[in-house]
Amino acid sequence: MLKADRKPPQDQTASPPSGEAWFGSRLSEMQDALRDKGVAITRKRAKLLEVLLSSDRHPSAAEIHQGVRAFYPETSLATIYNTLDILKETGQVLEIEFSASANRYDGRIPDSHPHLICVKCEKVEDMDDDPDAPAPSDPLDRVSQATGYHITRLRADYYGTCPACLSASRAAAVRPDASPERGYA
Amino acid sequence: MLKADRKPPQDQTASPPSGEAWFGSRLSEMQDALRDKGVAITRKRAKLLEVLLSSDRHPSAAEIHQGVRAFYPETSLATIYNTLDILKETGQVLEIEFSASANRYDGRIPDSHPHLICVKCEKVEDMDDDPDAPAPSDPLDRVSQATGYHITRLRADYYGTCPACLSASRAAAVRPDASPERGYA
DNA sequence: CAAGCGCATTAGAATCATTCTAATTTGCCC
DNA sequence: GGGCAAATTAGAATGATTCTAATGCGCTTG
Repeated sequence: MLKADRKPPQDQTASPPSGEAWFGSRLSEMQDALRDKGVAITRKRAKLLEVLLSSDRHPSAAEIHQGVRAFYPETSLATIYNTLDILKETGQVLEIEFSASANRYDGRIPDSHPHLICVKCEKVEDMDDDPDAPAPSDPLDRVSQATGYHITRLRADYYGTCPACLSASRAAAVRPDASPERGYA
Repeated sequence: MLKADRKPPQDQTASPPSGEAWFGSRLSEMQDALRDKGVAITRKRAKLLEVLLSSDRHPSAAEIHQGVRAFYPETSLATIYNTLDILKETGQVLEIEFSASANRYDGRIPDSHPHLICVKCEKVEDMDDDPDAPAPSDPLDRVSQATGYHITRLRADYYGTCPACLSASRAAAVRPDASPERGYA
């Protein structure tokens, strides 16, 4: 997977870059990942990747859908979700979950990284965490000062497999049958 | 709001404590908050608070519903959501959002704090972040070592109001009419 | 005690993102 | 040019959450 020397798109400019260096390399990475998975890169899927990378909005599935439809009006939402699933499986897109509105997707920087989320306009931005800044001890204050946001909440949750489920699945590997697993993956 | 000297319930023991010191004080805090809001503390609501605090599972609305129903079988889910909303508004409960399954609620420690989330069994635990541990530089590794989880993802997102919305609402305060706000709050 | 008021509660309908299903299309290999 | 598998589709299904309209309940006031 080779994280390479990614230079994130931390520009505040409007949108469609398409020409920048990172764009092309990120695009190939995603395409390679799809190929490695053995799935076809159809025109619609290619366009989806393009739309995903062209937006700095962390678009929702519906927004991606619209973007693809501008070129292929016959495209169904199911195709969008379907392709996003594959990208998730291959670690090529980061899904930012919300329960009260649509999930958002980050294809530019697919690894874990912090975001700034405006609770009013629903903007989602990437955050450069600069740990060497002046730094008031409260992280909410620190980030507020650094960003100009009025930060009221930090969500910092670690996702993984708990010790119990780890041993359960190790056991299941040997004796493949009943196992105490349910969801979330 | 006076965060006081809260001693979080970081015991691994099964569940219903009810007797511990923090339990009573947390309960009063919540009740006071409801009273201050001017809403009645009915028997069902009182039971809801109790159920919420008695569980170290970070229960979902449905789980709380079941717990309350054990005592008041006529209780409707709407009442649970309704009361949780009030608690959210008063900052007395932390809502942990998921899009693929039910939201979970933390009434024991309602301020922002990190969690460990098992993607298999959907367990949600509070995490003591010990920043002085041996500390491999990658936070995923660090937390994996410290907890025994196999951590694959960190979600670290800051919620607040962006500069644009801040000035928009300041303007709206003076001239109360059109304003570019939508959701997420 | 009766009337009236307002919040609390209810059952069920509505919403909305997401997933599923079954049928159809597409592209490719032989 | 037939056949096969994967891709795509429209629409139905799901499931958590929210809304709605009606009813209940507890209180105050006369």
